[in-house]
Amino acid sequence: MDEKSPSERRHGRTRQAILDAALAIINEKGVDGLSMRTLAEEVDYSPSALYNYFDNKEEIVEAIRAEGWALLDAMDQGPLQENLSPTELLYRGGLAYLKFAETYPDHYLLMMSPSDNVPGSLDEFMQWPNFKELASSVEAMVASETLKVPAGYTSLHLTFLIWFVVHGIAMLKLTLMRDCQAEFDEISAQVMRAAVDVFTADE
Amino acid sequence: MDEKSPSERRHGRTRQAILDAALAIINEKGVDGLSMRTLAEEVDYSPSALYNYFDNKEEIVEAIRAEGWALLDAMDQGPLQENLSPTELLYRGGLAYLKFAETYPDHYLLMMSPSDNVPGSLDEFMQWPNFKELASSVEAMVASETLKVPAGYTSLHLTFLIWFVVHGIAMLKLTLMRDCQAEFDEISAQVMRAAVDVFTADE
DNA sequence: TATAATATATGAACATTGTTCACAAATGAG
DNA sequence: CTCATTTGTGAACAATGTTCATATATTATA
Repeated sequence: MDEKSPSERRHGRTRQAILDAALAIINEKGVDGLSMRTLAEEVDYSPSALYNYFDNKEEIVEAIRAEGWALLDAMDQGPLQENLSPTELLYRGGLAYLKFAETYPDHYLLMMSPSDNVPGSLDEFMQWPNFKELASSVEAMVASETLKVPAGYTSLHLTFLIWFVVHGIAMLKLTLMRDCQAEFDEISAQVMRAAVDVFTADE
Repeated sequence: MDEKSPSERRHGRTRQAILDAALAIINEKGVDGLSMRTLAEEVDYSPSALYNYFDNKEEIVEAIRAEGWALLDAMDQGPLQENLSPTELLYRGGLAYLKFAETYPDHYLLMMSPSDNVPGSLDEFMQWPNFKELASSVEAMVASETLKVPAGYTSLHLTFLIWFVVHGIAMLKLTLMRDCQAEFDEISAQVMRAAVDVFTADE
């Protein structure tokens, strides 16, 4: 099926090497600090050689963006303790999401930037693995009545609400609150707890 | 006090003309599409002349960012009908915030981008007029018991929660959901309603 | 193995970028 | 009128993304 010739494997490897170097530069000097010339030097190529692996600079950035979504999809939830209240489970899920944004800030900012690879419809977006996972998780909690959804609304609304809150926190942490992340972590964790409390059925 | 000489007034006017032209370009071609040369041509100056009004390009962008915060501060809430339920009031406040992001998308994205003019501490941020206004508004609602805050938390937590939700929606609308804003507006409005319902005291 | 084809890499070149600087013209004050 | 300051210009510099002719490997074919 997916047999690859040696040359294809080499091609793939240098391609990945270019991406890794690009991410390192972005990580150090921001997306705008990424230059084809310094990137080429980093991977011991001439600038023009890079164009054998990517059509242009934007495609390199786009590849890193895609890498970010893959990383989020493969995110390790850590040791999932069974004996946790649904409240605690939801809370930790949110923290894990925030941890991702903290661990891969450049990836996250790229993922959440205006680009050409954006879903063309809401339905299309709701097919993305990352969202489906969250949605089914919330749905299960609602079905088992560990999570209560306000009358007149669906578990989908709750899914979006959770995402809105956590995404809002993540973005602020990486942008406006960039210079006071520690303080902000504290208050946002408390806010998340409060929100989770309100939407859990046990009281 | 703030008497200005004619030359100072002229200086200020061309400065503003430059900013207006810069915003128009940004509005059309994005922040990265802003070039000192095309900007200069737009305002009928030579590129080097711009440096009599701004130290560099970044300062122009920074000025537009500041303009955005001022615009948000001066945002017209529209005809504030008295005979509205607190639920409805809160909901419409959120809608107004989203409307701002929709009306000034470039301003909003700039305001919420990593920059050097970011608050150095959470306390400093909480002094910003925009936040204080929201905070005192929420506080008043809590005091009059039209808004209920979960046990163990403060009205400050509720303020942040509201902001997180609305900011999360606004950012998604301008980035990931850029190509399906209409659909996204619908679901996010419903989610806002649901959230407001949960936190209002009347049931 | 010899030959043709393709993949890989380079350096020179181009247009465009932000910015600086020497210099000229206009404006303002004494 | 004179001198200093403000305002504006054009040439120049270094750095950017990208292209292209060209050269060298690598691979496939006969």
